[in-house]
Amino acid sequence: MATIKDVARVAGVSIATVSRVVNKGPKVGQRTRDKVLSVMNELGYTPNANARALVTQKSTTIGLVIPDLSDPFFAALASGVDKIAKDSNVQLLISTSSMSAESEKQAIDLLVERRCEAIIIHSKLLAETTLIELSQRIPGLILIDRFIESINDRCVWLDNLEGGRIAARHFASLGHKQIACINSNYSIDDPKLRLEGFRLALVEQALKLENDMVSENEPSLKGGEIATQKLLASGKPFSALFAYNDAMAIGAISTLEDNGFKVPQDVSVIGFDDVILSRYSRPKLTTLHYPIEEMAQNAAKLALSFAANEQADVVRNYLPRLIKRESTA
Amino acid sequence: MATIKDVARVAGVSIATVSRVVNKGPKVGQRTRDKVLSVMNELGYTPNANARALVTQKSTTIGLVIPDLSDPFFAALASGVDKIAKDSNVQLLISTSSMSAESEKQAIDLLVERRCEAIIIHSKLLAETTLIELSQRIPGLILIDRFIESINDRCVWLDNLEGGRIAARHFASLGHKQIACINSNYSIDDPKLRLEGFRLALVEQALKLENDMVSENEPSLKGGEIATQKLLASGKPFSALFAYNDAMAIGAISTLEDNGFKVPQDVSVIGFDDVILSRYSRPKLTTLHYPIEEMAQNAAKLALSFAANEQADVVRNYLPRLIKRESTA
DNA sequence: TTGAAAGCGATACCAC
DNA sequence: GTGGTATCGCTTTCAA
Repeated sequence: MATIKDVARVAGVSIATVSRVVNKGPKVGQRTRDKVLSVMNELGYTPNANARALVTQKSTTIGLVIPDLSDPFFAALASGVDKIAKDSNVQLLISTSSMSAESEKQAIDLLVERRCEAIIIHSKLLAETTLIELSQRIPGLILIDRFIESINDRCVWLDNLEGGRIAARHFASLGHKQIACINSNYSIDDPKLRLEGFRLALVEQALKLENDMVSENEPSLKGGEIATQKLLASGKPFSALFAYNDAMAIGAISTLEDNGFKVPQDVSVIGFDDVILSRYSRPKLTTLHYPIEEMAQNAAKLALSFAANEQADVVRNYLPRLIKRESTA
Repeated sequence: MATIKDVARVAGVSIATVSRVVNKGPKVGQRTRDKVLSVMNELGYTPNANARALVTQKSTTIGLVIPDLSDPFFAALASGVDKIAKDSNVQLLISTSSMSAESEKQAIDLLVERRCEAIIIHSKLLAETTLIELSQRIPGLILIDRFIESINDRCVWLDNLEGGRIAARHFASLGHKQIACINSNYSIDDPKLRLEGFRLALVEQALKLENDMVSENEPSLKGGEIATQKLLASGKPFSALFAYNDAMAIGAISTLEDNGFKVPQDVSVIGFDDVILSRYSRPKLTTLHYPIEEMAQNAAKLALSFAANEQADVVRNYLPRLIKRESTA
């Protein structure tokens, strides 16, 4: 692959001059510029970004750590970061981290080795202390979907508790009395918070969620189906079901209808996240909108500006919003 | 950020030695090794991948060009590449390209600048000549979802024509006579090929697709709805509908049911791609499985081995497979 | 307007 | 075992 030296030699100029025309630097004679340009073209010269990164001390890359690219939620997150990356002319580097703390740490390290100036991290498993320490070492580090008080200025997060509350109030306003919930069985904060908010607001409405009306399982379509089957098997009737996420909600609807319950006539179902699936399901899913793409954009903006030692003025904390579609009545 | 020099100075050894311990090189005394390790840790030293890439002439990165990260189909593609990248200890760089030839070219150039040894490209718009030339310059370049005869060894593709055929035969075997199709209106090969295969196999079964029974629109949920409305508005009855992709198929089902047609009792619908959506829809979608994740994995393996000047023995051409679910009868 | 040369942070070859 | 040093491809003063 042709280097700047090759171009310089063939064009009969110094590498400094070639560098100037590559970087559209000023003060290059029209004739020299044309000559260099034509040689560059002839040789198929492409500047080496690694060499450039080394000398300029900036990699013009933004790194992203997420668990899984194929999950629509994370795909939306990545897409948000990508949009800002494009706008800012930086390359997107993705590091996926299977579900473990070490794996998350390793994914981050890879991005640090590349010297990404900005790094967005979706980490549910890394210890707070590790994250705090990391954020001190790396100015452009931003946490998404996680709130750590002492570094809250480096976080972009959603109020999960309030999400649970909104769901509860919606059911209450619809007059439901017999209420159930299918939750994620992962040991992270989100399921706990959503359930807690749900419970809290139910109490305010003089309603309550019986303990055996909560069924936990994997936060997937299948998990939603199984959790719902268990609920049904318990024999206790319910007319309102709050699901941890859209996938579980759609699994629930599937199981409910297979068992002769109509949604929403017999049972109302609320999902969470408002991923693309919720608009493709039938009935279309009532759910809590998680503005992940917008949040990711802001996280990226924030990361980039922190990296540049600037002040970005973006919203960092978000509230989920109820999207009423067809699965509740 | 601490460099190898800092570590060497503090540890009282040469940078060569530090380099040896970083790279687990042989012949380093236990005492020196421990000393260096502890200093590295103390200083929070992380090797600079850019510098390393410069001297070793290998970036240990794999680049991917796709139009859009948020589309489930491309998310699955990216996920496949990511898996191989992880296995091979290379970083994934993603360049998205909005729908234009220049934009695709630009996305590729960015990856070339980074000196990605392997590059997977999903390009529908770049001219064949450009792609051929590019593949000559870059040994690790692989095309996915595109077939170019003269560089077929660098392509991983699906037989779209056969996909159309399979759909037609399925309808024929079910005894359908009145057949319709909603197709993508993008000017790329895929819609043409799928329709052509569909027509061809229909003819073999002594069936035919009337010209006014083909409705084109955007390959999206909305596009599927609109295309189906137009079909319905024409007044001609049909009992079988072949959709360009799953999103259009689900849009079609939605419109059909809103107009009082039951799926599959009144109308059978076949989708294409078998993206995650198809399992979440109700009725679950009968569709043609597009093994994009596996294809992406093979493309990545192929790209990496071409980059290393080796021979990878992987499947490059795929046939779609009919997945019978609930939307056809 | 152009060129010479000093690095950026690492690797790897050659001595000792 | 360990150290010295040329080198990767480029940017950026400093001179001319």
